[in-house]
Amino acid sequence: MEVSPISTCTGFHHIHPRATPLSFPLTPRISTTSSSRGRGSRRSSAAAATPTLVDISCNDPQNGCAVDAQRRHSKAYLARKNAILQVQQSPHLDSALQRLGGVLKVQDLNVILRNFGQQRRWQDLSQLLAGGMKVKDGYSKALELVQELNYNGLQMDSVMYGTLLAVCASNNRCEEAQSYFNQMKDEGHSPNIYHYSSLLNAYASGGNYKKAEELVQDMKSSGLVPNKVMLTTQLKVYVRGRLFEKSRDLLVELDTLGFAKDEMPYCLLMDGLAKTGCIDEARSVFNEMKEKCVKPGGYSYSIMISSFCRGGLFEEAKELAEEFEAKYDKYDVAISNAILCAYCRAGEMESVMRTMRKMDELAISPDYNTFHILIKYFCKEKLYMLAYQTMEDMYRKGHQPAEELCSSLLFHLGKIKAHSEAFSVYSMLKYSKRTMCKAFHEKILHILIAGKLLKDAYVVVKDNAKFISSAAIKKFAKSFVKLGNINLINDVLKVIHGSGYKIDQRLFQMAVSRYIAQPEKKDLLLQLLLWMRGQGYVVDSSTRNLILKNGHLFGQQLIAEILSKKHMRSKALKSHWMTNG
DNA sequence: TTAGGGTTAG
Repeated sequence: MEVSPISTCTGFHHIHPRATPLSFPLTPRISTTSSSRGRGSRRSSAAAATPTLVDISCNDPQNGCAVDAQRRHSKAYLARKNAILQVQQSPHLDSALQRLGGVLKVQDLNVILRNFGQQRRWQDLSQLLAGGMKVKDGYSKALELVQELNYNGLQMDSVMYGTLLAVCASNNRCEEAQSYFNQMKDEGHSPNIYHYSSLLNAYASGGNYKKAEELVQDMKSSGLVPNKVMLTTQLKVYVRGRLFEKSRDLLVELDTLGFAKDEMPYCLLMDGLAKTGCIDEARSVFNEMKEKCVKPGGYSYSIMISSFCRGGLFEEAKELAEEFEAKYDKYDVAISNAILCAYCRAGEMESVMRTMRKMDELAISPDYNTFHILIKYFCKEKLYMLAYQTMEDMYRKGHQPAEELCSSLLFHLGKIKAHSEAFSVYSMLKYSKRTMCKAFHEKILHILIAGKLLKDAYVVVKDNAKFISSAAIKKFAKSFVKLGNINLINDVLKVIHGSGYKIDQRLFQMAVSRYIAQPEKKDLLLQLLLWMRGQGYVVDSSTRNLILKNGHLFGQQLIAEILSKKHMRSKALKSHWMTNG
């Protein structure tokens, strides 16, 4: 595998002093064997890459201007601004509203609604609207909303309903949208074209074309004429409902009305067709669009490239990616991902690296998909360390890698003896919010034992003993007692005993041998002997002889007493225990 | 101040 293209990117983000440099693992450390770096050094490089709050605030030349601007506003205005911020940031929205509702005007609530909608804080939004009610129960929630707003002396206005309907639609909350729409009408607001298209958009997610058609009729009879957005949204309804004949007819209608001059309606249809497996039909819509001199852009290419990738047509995907690159110069993260995916699937390493550099130059931040595509690709090319570095970068940027990806990478890292990197992947999954399959713990345990990372192995066993087979526990115990940190041997024995595993005489004898080899740890041996006896373990004769033979190392009297069942509570033993235990 | 489109997935 030729890896030099990656090395040429080394230190790219040091050359470009941008605010958010793309830190792909474009490093010269590429190797298919284990890196010699310890985990500590990786952490410090991560820390160096993350700017601190101090860095940011000290470099903010606009701070002063903001303060001046604030001074020019009235007190009431500032109070409202402040109230908006407080409501947005409050973890208890209903109480914040109760406290601040008197200050807020209708337009302020709109600001808050939009903000939550943009951030997809659906839970917050429904809490804001329903005073903490469950997200379900759309209709009663609408009633709660009225109560909540009335309580705060506020009433929904037409624009607010517009925002709210749009939020419902983009969150697939069809029932809620309908309910708010009705409520709005009940309150005497007549719906305008914005309300109708939002509700129509809400119907699209369920492909509910019957209701959609009724709504369009309803709108027409109220005297409104469907415009480009309305008809395009209706096309979306048909596409989502897989009514492709109706979709085509509507596209013709849009075209006749002069509403199909941009690629959007074509994109809707192509995407729907491709996702239903009709890739040939999608391709012909794409070509038809080009023939009609509709200017294609990132969306249509991204749909087609991704569809080809999904359908296994990697060469065609690659060709389309190249065509896009040759003809267009507008990139964003979605088209970049589609292009990356095409090159990855076609195995075009040079092009993958070129695309990564281009993203870097254009300051396009990689997102979850970018990382996912790249890690999968690097794994496929057996560039496991590069895949690992990419995953680390992904994690640092706040994305949680999927379990299957972690599992596969962890397995390969183990194979190439990158033990600590494998453990790092395990930890990323463990500390993310994702679920972890139970077998994962045992997998990493074997890798850690192979890499003699016994302290980490101990932590894994301690936290997950119930998910680990007794054979693996036994293997761990043997390795640890033989090679692990002597100060932890007793703890390890206690943990594996606690997990239901019986400590056999061989293991016990191994522990005793470790203590004999290091007589300064005699207290640990004494504690072990006491603990074992407390748990009902019997010292067999060979171990007993071994201890007695080396009794001078530990204090003959103590040893004799511990090994003697009759003097369990002797004075000497007690005082020893008090001072050293 | 309110409306429509694209990306992972052996």
